[in-house]
Amino acid sequence: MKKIVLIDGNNLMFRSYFATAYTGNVMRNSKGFPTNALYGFVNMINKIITEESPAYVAVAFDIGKNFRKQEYDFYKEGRNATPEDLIKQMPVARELLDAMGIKYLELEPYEADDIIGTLVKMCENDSDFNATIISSDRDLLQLINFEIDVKLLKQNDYIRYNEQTFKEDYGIDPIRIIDLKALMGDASDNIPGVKGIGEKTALKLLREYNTLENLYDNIDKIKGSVHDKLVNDKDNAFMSKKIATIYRDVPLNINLNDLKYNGPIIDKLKELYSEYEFLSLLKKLNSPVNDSIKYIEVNDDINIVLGDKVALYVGASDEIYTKATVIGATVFDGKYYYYFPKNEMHRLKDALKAKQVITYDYKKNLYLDVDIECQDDIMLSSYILNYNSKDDIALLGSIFNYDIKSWPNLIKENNLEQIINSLCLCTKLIFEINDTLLKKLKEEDMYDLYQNIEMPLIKVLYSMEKNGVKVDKDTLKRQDEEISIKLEEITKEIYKVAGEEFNISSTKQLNEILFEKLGLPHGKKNKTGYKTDVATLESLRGINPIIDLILEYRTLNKLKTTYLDGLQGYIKDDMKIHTIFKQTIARTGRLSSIEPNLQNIPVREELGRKIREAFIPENDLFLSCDYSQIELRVLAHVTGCTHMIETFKEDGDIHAKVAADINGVELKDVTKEMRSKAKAVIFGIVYGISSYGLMDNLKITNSEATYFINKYYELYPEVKNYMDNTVKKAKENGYVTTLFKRKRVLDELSSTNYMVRQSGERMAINAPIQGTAADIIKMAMIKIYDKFREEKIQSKMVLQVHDELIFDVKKEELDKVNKIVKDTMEHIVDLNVPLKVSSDTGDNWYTTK
DNA sequence: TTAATCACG
DNA sequence: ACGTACGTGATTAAC
Repeated sequence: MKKIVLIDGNNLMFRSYFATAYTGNVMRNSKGFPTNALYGFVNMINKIITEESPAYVAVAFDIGKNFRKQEYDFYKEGRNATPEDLIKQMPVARELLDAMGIKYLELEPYEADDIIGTLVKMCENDSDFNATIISSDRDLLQLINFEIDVKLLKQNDYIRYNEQTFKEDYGIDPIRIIDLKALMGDASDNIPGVKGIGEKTALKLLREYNTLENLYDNIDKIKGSVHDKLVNDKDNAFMSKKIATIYRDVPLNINLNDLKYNGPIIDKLKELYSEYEFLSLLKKLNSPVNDSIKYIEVNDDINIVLGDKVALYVGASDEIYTKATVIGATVFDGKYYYYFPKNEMHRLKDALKAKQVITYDYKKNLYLDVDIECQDDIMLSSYILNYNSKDDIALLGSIFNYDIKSWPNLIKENNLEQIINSLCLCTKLIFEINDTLLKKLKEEDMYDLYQNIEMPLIKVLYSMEKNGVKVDKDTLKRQDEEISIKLEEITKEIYKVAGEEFNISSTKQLNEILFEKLGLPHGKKNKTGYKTDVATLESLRGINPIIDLILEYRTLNKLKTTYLDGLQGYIKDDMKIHTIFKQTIARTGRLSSIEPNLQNIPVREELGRKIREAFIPENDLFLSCDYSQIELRVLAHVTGCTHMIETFKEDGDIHAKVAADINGVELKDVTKEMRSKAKAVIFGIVYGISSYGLMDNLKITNSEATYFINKYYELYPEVKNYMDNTVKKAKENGYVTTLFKRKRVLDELSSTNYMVRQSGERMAINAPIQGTAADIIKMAMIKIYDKFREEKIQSKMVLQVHDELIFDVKKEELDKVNKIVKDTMEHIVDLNVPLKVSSDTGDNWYTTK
């Protein structure tokens, strides 16, 4: 078999041009000639050659007029003109390809797609060849067959489709892409398709009727608005199909064997790299050292010698480590790289004994049973330092000019050498930037936060994740059955009221039904049409029975898909769910929870709350302890507001107190409505209020909202003062801090965009409050964890939900646990207001209120 | 990929 | 005149 790679040249040039041009600065050589697209293009081609190692390569280009445009003058209409700077670079791409020893093909009036289609046909007729097509254009997927696959480029990533994976994904044959385009159209090429039919509906139809022709032969079997849409746009559909079909008989007059790749013509390539000033490429060309890192693979015969300070990085089979296995690990001491294959991992412990180990995501290592004590973790230090690299080592690497490949890609490629190389590069990064990060932590006065809060928290979170929380699948299934029945009934009713069947989950289709067909009054618009969210629908209640039905559908469907169905997939063999608590995502310092998110299990509505019945203790009962109004207490503390402090000290009702003050009445005369409005005002303060926001939230007039806010400021001048000062200081410094010195950098504050700046100001007000509360509960968690160990308590902390901790408790330990937890939470810090914790127990999460 | 929606604090 | 509460994650549809 001869492997040929077919590259969509125009596509690559456009991609690399726009990848950098959006900033407004196009890279140029010293003569002012634009080079950004070319530089990206060459890098992409080099990458393709390395990754695919093809024996044959061809690059196809568009050139001159194209026959589709001649036939259909609207084709690709409305596209922005190709930028002058990109047009200039196009011929040079051809020169570069010549120098790289790669053939390119172009022929008027055909497009690159048609040339690739023709080459594919030639491969099909010559059993010696198999081909890989490379582009980001999904149109080319129609060319897939048993020996043709497509590497579909994405941002920093790609998907490889072959005949089988395509069918699995789409449920239709690859060639049916043309029927798909016929129905759904293509906005970027201005192909009309059938108006109102999107990918979802189109695929559903094609899975049933296979081709466009057969679909129209059976048009009478299709009901409702879909039928009408199809009938209305029949001509467009067939025309769209014609346009979308790649032409495979371009008179190329070449032989596949002419496309052999023989490597670059070095002198010619050097000349071009010099002219366009691709210095890094030139350097690589001049010193053809293979840039893979030299490492020592550990086995019986290897004597491991390491310095005192060592970086460790563990490779896992999946980014979600709760479903991953270890592939291997590398260590680097500044001098040597050692690679520990999976079956040699047991040697790590000895090798790293008494060493200062530095990691990236220590919690992942622990979860994967790589039980090596660690001194520093650069995922945490870089998070605290506001590098905003989330939990992505490749992203962190890019900030320090390390070209670390995205891990999911490496896993997909399944090339062990490349994987090891990347592991080595990760340890290099870890080793080389750790000291810099530590120095910065000290300079910015955050070393304490790092050393005494975030680092110790790792083991606490690890223990919670590893322990997991028990979930009863049967309870979920039972509830699922009940809700599914209701859902079906409601669906039928909705169809009846609407007079047709449609996809209720599609806001686009819902728009047509509600605001066109039924002519209901519409509210605000969003980018895709009129809004159909709860607030909008609530205001339409009573006008038409469909509104209540849709609201109920939404509620039930959410419960079913996200929770009842969704959660089941996460229950492991031990009958437990093991979420991952992300320590480096939230910009305020909060934790977040993924796969699944256990911090948003329904609680506010009774029906949803029932889902908590499925969460059951492994021991005897759950204990839930939550901070009562911790953010408001923090607000009282940081503002020094005497009224609020006084109320909290007396354990009074803060919302009622504010209501009484605003309305100028006695506490005993505060009505429910007064209290709830006051509560909204207080929350607004924490969020960095605007009168419009409060108006929207409370459904009151703007002047009422303004009145409330002003009244609040008048009564509590310290709060107003704090807010003004915080924003002022934030603008001076570029950041805000929590009580425990956690910084949030806010570039938004210096934005030239008014809206962005305003938003930045709200973040500046909110972050110290939300963040301080997060710091407090983190400290409490660490102390509770330590006390449990000291006192050999077997009950476990299992969940954290921002201001609440949940424990899976042995009944004989309940009193002791309750006391430790409550005491610790309430006294972990000494503010000028007391912290109050309320607790409850139950035999499942639902009964634990 | 992005937008809309909705679940939580 | 603008366009608006803070922080998250999962699912779905359609670009």
